[in-house]
Amino acid sequence: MDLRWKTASSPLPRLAAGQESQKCSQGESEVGIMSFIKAGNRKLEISNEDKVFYPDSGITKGELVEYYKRAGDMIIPYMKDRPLTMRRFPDGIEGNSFYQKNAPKGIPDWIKTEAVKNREGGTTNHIICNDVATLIFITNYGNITPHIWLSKLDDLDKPDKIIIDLDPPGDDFKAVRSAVKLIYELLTDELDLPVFLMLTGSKGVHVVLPLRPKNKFDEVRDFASELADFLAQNHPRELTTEVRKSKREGRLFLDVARNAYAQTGVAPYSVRAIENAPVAAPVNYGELSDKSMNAQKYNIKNIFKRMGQVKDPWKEINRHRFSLGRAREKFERLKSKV
DNA sequence: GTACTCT
DNA sequence: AGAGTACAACGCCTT
DNA sequence: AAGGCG
Ligand SMILES: [Mn+2]
Ligand SMILES: [Mn+2]
Repeated sequence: MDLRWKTASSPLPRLAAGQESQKCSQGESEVGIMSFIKAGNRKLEISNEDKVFYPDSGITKGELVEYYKRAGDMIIPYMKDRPLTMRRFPDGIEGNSFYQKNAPKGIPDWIKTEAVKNREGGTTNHIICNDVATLIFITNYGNITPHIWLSKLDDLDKPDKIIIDLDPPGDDFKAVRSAVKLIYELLTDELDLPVFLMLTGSKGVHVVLPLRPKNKFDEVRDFASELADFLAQNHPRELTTEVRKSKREGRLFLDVARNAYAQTGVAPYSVRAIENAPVAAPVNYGELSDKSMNAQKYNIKNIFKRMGQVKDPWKEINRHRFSLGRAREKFERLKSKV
């Protein structure tokens, strides 16, 4: 065996069954082993579809492409008009990886991009992933996990959601389950706010509050910080807002730092670079008490069965957007009650 | 993973 | 044609 | 200005 990388050992269905991989040429220059896949009205070139991206579970780059093709219609609405950051693993999850904000040089002109100001006055030319073809295109570049802004192109300074990121100290989901309960009960029972939950596909959960995009990031983050600090003060044994790892002392970290300009969150239904290819999965609160629940419960193999059984828990998220002002009022009222 | 340069 | 190299994020907080 | 952090 002298191959440059590992390929799937047993025969797997080719992409878009019936379309053979082939050595293809363009004029004089040969461009390697390519296959093709259809997305919308486009025919996309996929290199190395049999390259193994997940060594233990044997999942190939081609299988990621298939996943994003099949899940695309579910994912795209959550990515629409949001600047994209790619997390690329060109040689699979054990190889080098990097975040990439700027669109790569030489991409076709049907890929939507947008020059976006950064905080220091420079600009970043972000891909805007508004269709399945783009999602598959970036997968071919080795993107496993698309990350998206919390704001949209029409008002990049104003987020349309708050993300409270629950980062447990270890792999035990029990800490996450009880933290979600504490937070969920505060936000729903006490503050009467709509709350949406997502298993990250890694270790934790994102608690998401949908916002009308009327306030800038700093104001929104301040409110999120107050919520997190309030919770940590009331449950000092279980929760912390300490950024310093050494000060967390085994407690679950309530991270609100993602609520900032040009910061990102993992897109719903995006794939994680973890064996078995778990996906970020929106869930309903009641599901968290399932015995089998954990942050990696859903993956590229089993998520479609779930989709057939459970309506997308975030389907209505936009209809529930509320104003920061209302939330602040409710929170102040709660704090002033003893 | 791709673009580009050097042999 | 083939080999090798360069390149691919950033905001906020703390010290 | 640099480092930690996600
Ligand atoms: Mn997290
Ligand atoms: Mn490479």
